[in-house]
Amino acid sequence: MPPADSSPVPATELVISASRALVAIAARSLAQVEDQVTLPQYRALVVLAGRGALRPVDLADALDVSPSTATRMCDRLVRKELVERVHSDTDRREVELRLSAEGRALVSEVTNRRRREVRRVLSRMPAEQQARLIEALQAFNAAAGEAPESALALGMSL
Amino acid sequence: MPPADSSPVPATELVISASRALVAIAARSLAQVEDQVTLPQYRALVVLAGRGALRPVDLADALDVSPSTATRMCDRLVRKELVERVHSDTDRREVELRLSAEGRALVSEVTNRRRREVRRVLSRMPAEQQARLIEALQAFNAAAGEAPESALALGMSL
DNA sequence: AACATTTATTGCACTACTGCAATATATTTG
DNA sequence: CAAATATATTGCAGTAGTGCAATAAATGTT
Repeated sequence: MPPADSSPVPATELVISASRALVAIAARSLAQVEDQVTLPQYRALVVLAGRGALRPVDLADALDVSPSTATRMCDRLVRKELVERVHSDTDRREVELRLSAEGRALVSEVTNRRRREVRRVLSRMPAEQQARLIEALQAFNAAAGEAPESALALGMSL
Repeated sequence: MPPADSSPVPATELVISASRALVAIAARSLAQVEDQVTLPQYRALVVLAGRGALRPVDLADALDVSPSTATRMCDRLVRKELVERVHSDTDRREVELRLSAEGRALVSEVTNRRRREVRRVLSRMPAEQQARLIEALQAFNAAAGEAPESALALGMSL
């Protein structure tokens, strides 16, 4: 059975191929810290880096796990000194989970490496193709951005 | 401190942004089966789909885990009827781990959904930009392809 | 003030992944 | 054939993630 689809197939394959390359870069960037944190733990760090300090219940919500799971994941991150627990003074029930300097550094490390690798690939492209890529990616990102945003699941991690 | 780098920064950011979108698509595609298999299990299925039937020791090698881990992961996959164990007749020590029809279907399901989502994004792009993207991605993939290939770690999964 | 709600945590139970060491079997090598 | 090697598996032990239920404490509501 042929694809039987409207849009040109080769483009899809090219994007899938690029996607593999980009996922590989993300995975490599992540690999450097995988002896320090697990993937779920890294996800938590990314959420805290992106949204700032959160209460356990909100972190749980962001990660789509139960509060008890979030609490215990953070136990481990606190033990590793990547996250700090700060008791709220306005509401003494609440706890603020915030990245420590080390936690922030860990996330930056991964992010920086990812950027570095992307730059490295870009630098191997002819300038003309780079220009084309920039313009095309603007359209691509716009098109992708309109897609349903429920990508939190694993996407946040990478 | 400014980036202080040679290549144009905006391009890097655009690629990172596209990368996030693509990883999100991959994650969403994976999400649909995450109640059937764990991420490590899915990795195993992908390896078997890509390389054909393997012995436990070779699967372990591909996944970078110990043979005992591979054996036991496959115990679970066999229990789920996604993988079959076939005893070799040439060497009675060996076992062939092969995808069952269901296992193959599961991997296809994820792959197809990924393609479908990529097509969907592409279909939202103006034809002109699509053409540009095709050309630019050929160069990008070539540039990325020359990068060091140690991407197996997590990359295989997505 | 009494009751309800929110929040975090802990107890409990379970599954999965992980590797090392031991074991059983089969094949290869000397 | 005997010793070495290869292969798969199982026993054991530990870590992590997971959620439900119970608990404790604080705040909000009536």
